[in-house]
Amino acid sequence: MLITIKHIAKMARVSRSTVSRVLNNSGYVSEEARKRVEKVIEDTGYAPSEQAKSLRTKKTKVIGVILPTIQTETPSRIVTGLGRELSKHGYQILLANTDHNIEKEMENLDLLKVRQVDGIVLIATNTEPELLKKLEEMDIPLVIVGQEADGMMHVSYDDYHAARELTRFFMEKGHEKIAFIGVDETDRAVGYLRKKGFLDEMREQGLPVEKEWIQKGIFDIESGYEAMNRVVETSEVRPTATFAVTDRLAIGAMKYLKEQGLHVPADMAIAGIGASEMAQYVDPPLTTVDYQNERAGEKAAQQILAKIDSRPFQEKIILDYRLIVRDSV
Amino acid sequence: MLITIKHIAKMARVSRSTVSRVLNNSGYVSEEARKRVEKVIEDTGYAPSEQAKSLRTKKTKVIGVILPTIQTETPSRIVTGLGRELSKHGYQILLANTDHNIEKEMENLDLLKVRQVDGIVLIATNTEPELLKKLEEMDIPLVIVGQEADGMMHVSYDDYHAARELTRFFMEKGHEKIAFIGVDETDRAVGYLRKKGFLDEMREQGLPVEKEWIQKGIFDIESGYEAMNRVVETSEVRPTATFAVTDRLAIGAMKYLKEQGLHVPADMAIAGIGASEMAQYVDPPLTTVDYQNERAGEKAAQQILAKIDSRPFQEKIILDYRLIVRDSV
DNA sequence: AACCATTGTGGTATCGATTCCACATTTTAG
DNA sequence: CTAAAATGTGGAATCGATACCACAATGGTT
Repeated sequence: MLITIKHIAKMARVSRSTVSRVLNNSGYVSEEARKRVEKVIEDTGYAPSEQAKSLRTKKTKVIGVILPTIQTETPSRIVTGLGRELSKHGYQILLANTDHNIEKEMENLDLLKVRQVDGIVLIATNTEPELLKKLEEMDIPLVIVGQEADGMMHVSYDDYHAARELTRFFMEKGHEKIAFIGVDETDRAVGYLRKKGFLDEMREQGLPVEKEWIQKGIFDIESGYEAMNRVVETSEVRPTATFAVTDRLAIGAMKYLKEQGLHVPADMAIAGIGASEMAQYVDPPLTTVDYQNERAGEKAAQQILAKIDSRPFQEKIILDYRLIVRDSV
Repeated sequence: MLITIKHIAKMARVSRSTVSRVLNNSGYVSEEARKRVEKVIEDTGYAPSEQAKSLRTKKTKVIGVILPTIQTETPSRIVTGLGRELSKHGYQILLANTDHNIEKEMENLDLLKVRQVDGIVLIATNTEPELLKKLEEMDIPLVIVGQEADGMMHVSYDDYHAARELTRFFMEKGHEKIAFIGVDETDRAVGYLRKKGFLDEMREQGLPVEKEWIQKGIFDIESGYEAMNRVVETSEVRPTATFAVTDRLAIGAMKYLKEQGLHVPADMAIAGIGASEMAQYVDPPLTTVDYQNERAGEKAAQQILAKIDSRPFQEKIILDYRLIVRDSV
């Protein structure tokens, strides 16, 4: 049987009100009464029910986190950062996995709403109008991580400039024919902005980009393999370098090259984005861009807590990136 | 402003009781009243507060998940499996990250208890008596994943036989001098049982094991590197193969060998356990053992739901493993 | 026609906390 | 010495749902 505030009150020979005051350090309580209550709480190991508390106070101390998958490094790092910061302030995480499925994303929003979470962190892959509309309608503090979204609080990365810098790095290494393996542009950050950064930099430097050099995959290693296959098979002139928008795509591409007896970086230079752990241990080690995902999680937590507590917060945070040069370029 | 059952009742010109009956499909409700209530619910988009509901019913439909980290593949796969199965039944996951810290593990148990989660899944690394004692005292359905634990419901892997089989596989490939990189034996599954499997198999085949061939690391790549360094530096006779208890340790070991100009598998064969994604893409691809972590998560979910609903369940489930042979041995 | 089972509905207590208010007592100020 | 302020405490309402119970209306059976 669960111990409730009622039992504590009876055992300490005070009213529930007094116990509550002790618990919350509010109002007046005599030293004597406080001692007695504290003793009983100590003895019984009583802890007030969060259920009941939040029904009354309208605060659950729970933050809902919606993510596309927990199996890749970016989201799990973000969640680690989030969790660390949130737990410092007594908040817990309610996890909702969408499995890359936009329908589930919407459903999960509703589920979190009926749970009356104090805030929602959306680790986003897409910014479809339908979703944005729904987000705006929710009157729960919300922060988006990984995508920019006008009118909504977000913590994101400087995908555009990171892509430009990486492209420029290829050029500095003497490459002029550069292929690109991207993802669908519905993912604005990864699909659209990284591609735009690449194309803008190429154009600005006056380097042509053949149609066959631009390939698209999804977020897994296999599709990087296939994309590189298409680059090599369909190009009239084979590029000397390939920019992959994620490390996983890059690693898949490398696998294909290795199977074809092509050498990295001699026959084809390669770089990715994400600074995945794996990138250090493939052969050769992969040049990539680090995005400080854990910090993004921490920032997101800080922002949403500020919003919840009506403290000042920044509508928009764009984190810095860092190029990690290894042997693949 | 939140819409409550009271508003629905008023709008449908019935009592809260009747709305509740419609909501839960219980008791008698006239067709007419039901229609009206449903219409109002539809129009308003009302959804009953889980808070209030669970205060009354003592069921939260939330399962707490305690894990050492979310950044390695084993736990994230397990959580994926858990989440998939739980969401099918309307349950959600409250995440508690211990960051490999046993103190936090205990704290988290308390936090979950106060939240009155319906069950707890513990993705375990250790089975310290202090922890076990606490677990037994909790009167919340609980299942442990990844470790065997007498008297407690668990879903685990056949670490002992997996280790024996892997050891035997080295022998079949002609190896007789086999080194071992393990972890601390407080982790019974990974530290103790895998080591015991290795040693038993070696002994049974009459193969000697030098003291220097047995090294210990922690759960990261770096420590695999260092352990292999010690194997190579301190052994009088260098072994021809190394059994690492995790893929990450194996990958670290391979990195060291590569730096030393030693060839895998010619100079040193290597295998790990875990079937991490990375294992496929290192050079050479790593021989490993697959443990079906997602299935473990699903099983754990099924078991705990059975226990919550007082349906029959298995106290103990030991999942099968599968050797994945690649080029590193 | 009287009786009982079935159907339908609303009132009220309850879950476990917080919070407001009334009231009593003590302390301080003028 | 009295009025006002500060201190201390318990009672009762409330949060948003569920669930039990009483009661009314209907219908079917002797």
